[in-house]
Amino acid sequence: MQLSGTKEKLEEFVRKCKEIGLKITPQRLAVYEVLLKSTNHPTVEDIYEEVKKRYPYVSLATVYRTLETLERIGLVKRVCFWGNSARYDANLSEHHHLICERCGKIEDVNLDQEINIPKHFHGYRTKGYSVNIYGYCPKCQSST
Amino acid sequence: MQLSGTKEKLEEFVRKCKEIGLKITPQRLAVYEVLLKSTNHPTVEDIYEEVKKRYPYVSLATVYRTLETLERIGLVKRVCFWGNSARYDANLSEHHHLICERCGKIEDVNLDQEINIPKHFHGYRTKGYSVNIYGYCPKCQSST
DNA sequence: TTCCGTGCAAAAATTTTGCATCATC
DNA sequence: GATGATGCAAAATTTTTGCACGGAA
Repeated sequence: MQLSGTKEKLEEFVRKCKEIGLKITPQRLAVYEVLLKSTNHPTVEDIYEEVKKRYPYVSLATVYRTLETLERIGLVKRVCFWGNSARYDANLSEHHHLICERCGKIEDVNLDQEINIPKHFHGYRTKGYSVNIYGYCPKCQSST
Repeated sequence: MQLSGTKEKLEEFVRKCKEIGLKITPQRLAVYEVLLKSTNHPTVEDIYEEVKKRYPYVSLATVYRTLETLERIGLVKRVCFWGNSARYDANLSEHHHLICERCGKIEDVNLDQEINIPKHFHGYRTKGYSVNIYGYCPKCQSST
């Protein structure tokens, strides 16, 4: 259950772009839509391949630039757990990650337990936290 | 306070290498020593520069290969929070990270609170977890 | 002496940038 | 029409690999 669906998120995207003075281009919409639909923290290459299905002439550089823009305006997050390439996530609600140490598969999870982080901690002004749980996914457990 | 000092860690390294049949080379020792001394999760390039001070002819490729080896035998961990390059950590005790979202500074921290993760969770066999706390470091708070 | 590990250089993979053209506003 | 975004290609950065030589066991 989500607080808002894809349609609402896209409307928010359009509103935010207008507010800041960014143009709404098909490529930007496509990149954001791909991220909204995906649940597996895709790499830039993954997103590029997916966007290309609809816009065959899209450039990888545009995908990079668009993701940078989306991150800057706070609609997606860059995450990096495993491997050499950046991954992106449009799920902004506070959530946690279950990571397979063997194959790199990442799943979003919720925890019923919470940690209380002071607003000021070791001199830092804190904004949030996320828990990474490491282990082996079902597939990697069997294929020893 | 650590469970064992640098000397003990190096002895463990030597023991582990002999056990597996890996040769103990000056380069391997140097890379591991650099990581043991550092507290700031250095990049491969950082480690390379540090090792080069003692072994000017060391190759970057060797540093990459050594880090891979050290990770494989479980003496260091590859971490990846920010930016495009991998970082390494020789601190294997369960600990957490305080990350500056602006400059990428990472600090190790301990938390007095704990989270209980079941051994089996969403089909995964879990091995441990780590908490990433995001915010702004002291320096980045002032330089707005 | 036997291999494994290293250095070097080339290749591969990932990300960024410059610039002319195009499309949104 | 103005300006910002895109596509293409080149460059920069990061990581991996092949191969001959040298050094640890």
